[in-house]
Amino acid sequence: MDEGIVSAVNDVKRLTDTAAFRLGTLGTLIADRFAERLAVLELKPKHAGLLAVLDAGLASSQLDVAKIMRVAPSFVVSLADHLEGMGALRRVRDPADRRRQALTLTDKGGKLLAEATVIARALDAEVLEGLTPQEAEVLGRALRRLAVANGLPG
Amino acid sequence: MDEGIVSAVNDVKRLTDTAAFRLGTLGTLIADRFAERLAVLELKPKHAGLLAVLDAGLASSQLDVAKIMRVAPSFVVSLADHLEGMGALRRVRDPADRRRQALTLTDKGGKLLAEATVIARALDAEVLEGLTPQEAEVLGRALRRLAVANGLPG
DNA sequence: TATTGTTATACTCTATAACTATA
DNA sequence: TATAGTTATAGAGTATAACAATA
Repeated sequence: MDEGIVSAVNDVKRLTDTAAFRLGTLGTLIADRFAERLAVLELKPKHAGLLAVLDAGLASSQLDVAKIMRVAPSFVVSLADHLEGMGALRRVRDPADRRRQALTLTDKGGKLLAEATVIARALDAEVLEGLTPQEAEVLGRALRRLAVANGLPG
Repeated sequence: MDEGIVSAVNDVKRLTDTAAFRLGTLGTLIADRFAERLAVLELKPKHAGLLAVLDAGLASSQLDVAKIMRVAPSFVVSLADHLEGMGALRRVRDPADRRRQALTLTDKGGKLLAEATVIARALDAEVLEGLTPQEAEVLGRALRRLAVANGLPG
């Protein structure tokens, strides 16, 4: 009976042991570090995310981008304004429907995305340092599955 | 030579494939969902985090809590104000150093933490649904290691 | 003089609502 | 009238700076 109690207690995850809590705290921590380093490129994480969406060809109209990124359309406007100001993307009116702006990556935008990716990979190396290569791989796969299962771009 | 190129290309993770980017996006997504559900308890995730810190005995003075939670001391004041108002914790002046407030969990605070934990575990079940039990376990271990390695409470 | 907690204030990120141009 | 994008405004979450009490 004591064993039963002990193992029952051990089964019960404390709040801080749940994936929900840990993904939240860890996500914030890593995102903050990523944001700091991205600053040298004059980008915020969401700018980099938008560049990645365009590069992957997942969307071109601002409304589609907003849906994929799960942010408000008005926020896409300010992200695109900033990137357009840097020469990282162009807004091209769709001749067939002149309400639509097609966002297209420029060479500069492609280079910025590549640099942001280098930064993210360097951060990965530091963050994942304590894991074995196998663990890192399983983690990577699990995160991708979670992303897809939860409606984020894979 | 082609093989070399192919494998080199396959080695290169796109931005959205990095752990840094995915932990950030996934963390935000899960944290938002957790926050929504926690609202029935009139708590925000940081309130739950503070309860967990007290429950684990990791800190009692507000300054120590701030350090552990990596938030500004002034923010701990408002978190503690809210929790004290709900009867979830008490502020007790340290007689040995009357500048210090020892934050102590009440029964109500313990119950709230337990309820928050139930919510987090339910969310885990949904979020981890697509993973095999083994993957979920490895993910849990990896996340704990990452948390510890990056200075968060284990 | 240094430290703990508090208050006052301000900043960042992002959403909602109102508006314009086009359909 | 409905939709894509934009502008104006507002709110949540959190930090910084100034301050009070105590050491």
